[in-house]
Amino acid sequence: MKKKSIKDIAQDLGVSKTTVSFVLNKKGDEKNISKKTQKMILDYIKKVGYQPNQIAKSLKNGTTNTIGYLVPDISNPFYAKIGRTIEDLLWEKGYHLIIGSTDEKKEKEERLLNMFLNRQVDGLIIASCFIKGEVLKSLSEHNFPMVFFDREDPGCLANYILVENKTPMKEAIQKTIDKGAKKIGLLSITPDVYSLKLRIDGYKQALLDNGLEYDQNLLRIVDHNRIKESAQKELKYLIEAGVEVVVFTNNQITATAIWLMNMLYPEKVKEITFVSFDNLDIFDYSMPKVISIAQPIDSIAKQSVEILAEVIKSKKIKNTRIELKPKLIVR
Amino acid sequence: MKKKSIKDIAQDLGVSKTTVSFVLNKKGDEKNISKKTQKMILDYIKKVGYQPNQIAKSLKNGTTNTIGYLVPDISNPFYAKIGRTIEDLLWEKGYHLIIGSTDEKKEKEERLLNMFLNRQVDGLIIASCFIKGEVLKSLSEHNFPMVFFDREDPGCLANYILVENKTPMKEAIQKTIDKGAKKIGLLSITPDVYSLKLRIDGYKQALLDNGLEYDQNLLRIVDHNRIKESAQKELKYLIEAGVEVVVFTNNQITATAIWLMNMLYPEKVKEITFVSFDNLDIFDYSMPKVISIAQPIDSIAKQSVEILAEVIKSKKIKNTRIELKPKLIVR
DNA sequence: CTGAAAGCGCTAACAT
DNA sequence: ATGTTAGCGCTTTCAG
Repeated sequence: MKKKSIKDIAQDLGVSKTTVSFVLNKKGDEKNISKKTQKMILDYIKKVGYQPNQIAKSLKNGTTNTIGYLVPDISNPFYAKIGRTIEDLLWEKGYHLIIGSTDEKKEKEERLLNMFLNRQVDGLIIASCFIKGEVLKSLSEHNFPMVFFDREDPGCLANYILVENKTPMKEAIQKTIDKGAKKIGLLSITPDVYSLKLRIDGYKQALLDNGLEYDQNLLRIVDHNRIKESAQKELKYLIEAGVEVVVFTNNQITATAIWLMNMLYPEKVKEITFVSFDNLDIFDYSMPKVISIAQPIDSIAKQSVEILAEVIKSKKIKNTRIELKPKLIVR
Repeated sequence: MKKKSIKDIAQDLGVSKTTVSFVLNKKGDEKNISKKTQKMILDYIKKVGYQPNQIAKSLKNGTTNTIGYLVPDISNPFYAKIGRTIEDLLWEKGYHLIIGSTDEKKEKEERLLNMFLNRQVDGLIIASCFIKGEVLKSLSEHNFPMVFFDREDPGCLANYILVENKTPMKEAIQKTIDKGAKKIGLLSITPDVYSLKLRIDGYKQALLDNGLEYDQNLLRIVDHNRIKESAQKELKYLIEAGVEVVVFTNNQITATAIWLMNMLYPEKVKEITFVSFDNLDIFDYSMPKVISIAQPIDSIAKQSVEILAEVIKSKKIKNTRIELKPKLIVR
């Protein structure tokens, strides 16, 4: 009882492979296959539980109905949620997902990218640090269907699904200044990513707009290879410097800092306010209070899928840049 | 500058496809290809950036180096973390992951399973509700390489990577009883999953061991299709019934309940203790206090990959049942 | 209305 | 030491 192929079916039924293939692909009527033959084939298919070999199909068609999803870390809730939503949306269009986590490492990213390409994925959805890397650049030049989200390189023309960074960050911080904050620190992971730079710009702008001095020492960078230890050190610096507000450039670092505050400075959690780019459910009740900038996860996923599908379908060059508005959540 | 195939390479270089194929597969020496030819081919390969077409390879070899990862929801941190770890471990062995989220829906699960099979995955790593479903059963009978984790059906022989359920749950609850708790409620999602049943058994056992009455009304079931609303209703019931402790059977429901407590009953968060199967970082500082049972994520991932690789390699029937010990975290 | 046959890119047994 | 060729399972043109 090994797996039947089209050939087996045809033989068993005494018809040709062609006929079976046509019926399977619902081209029976179009190709004038008699109702009787069609029914016979369909019944037999069902009976033996025939499943077409997609690999063979792919080889023939040159299309795999597979999309690569390349992100820094699929276990980061932001990427996991978006991945999940994309999975569902793509499923409706007949695609499914291969995933890859890069850990923000250039060589891992290139290796995964090559793996995806060897696997003949039909398209890519990417949140990458290295948009300028060789592989991506060459893909871009060859007009391979891709959409980037979360991060951009303004030097590269491509399809981007982004959210506004600078202004929302500025406005979120403004809320704390309105309440009297004067000493505001910032914690970010290594900002070799343009979006993070913009978020930091928003921070600087907020200070500037309010005539507050920008103190470079209050802008602390956390090593993303050892987040916990590094964040602990940098947070300590800020606390001891007496900041009233700490600003974070993404959810991962905020979550870590909340944990650290509660573990190490429980007596201070009521005095300090956090501002976080990215939102998490726990911010609704965790201490310190968090003013957060919630990215529109569903829209990001939806737009990414939409644009990608469009590009794949049209085979045309397209450089869309969509900038979505995040939502400010004041707590 | 379209993509080169082996054929193109062979033509360009004036050798045969075979020679190129052998060199590519590092069989050059074994097959007595002259060093000179080998070098020539390798140099050319590098120059034109040749990438083998894995689809063609797969069709030929009947193996795709792809593993399907089937879970209820890839955006659940538990499955996301395990997925991430599995991704890394499999990568080392030359495999990569296709993902599918079932939403605990039987038909979605079967559709995804069929998709995986059409795609000729070499194996499956599954956390499923429907181990007894048609497709899985037939796969099992045909000895398809699979390993199940997180959930089991004791009626089905298969490879299982599990954690102890009953005893740890009992012991966790015992801690609260030791501190004087008398009225203990439980909140669970629909427990059509055997592991959840065992966790509930642990709850009952804890009561029994301590001569506490088992009140069926304090065992509340949450509809997993609308967790938030349903949990709110059931939690309210327990609170109003005056429980001192609430037990949860998985992280998702605990996280929701913590959120609800903080939103709706902030004045009560200090009086109540939670017991949670599954751990989350936030439990370290969130209120109510949570005594949690932490599943050994890394071991689960590692064992799953190990067993799967073994089964794929050996082509032998194997029914391993590994039961890992979770870690009790008292807070 | 149905069938034969070519070919997608790759591997490997079998020539030479 | 290297080339010829069949074939993996499928689609699709062209011929009956």
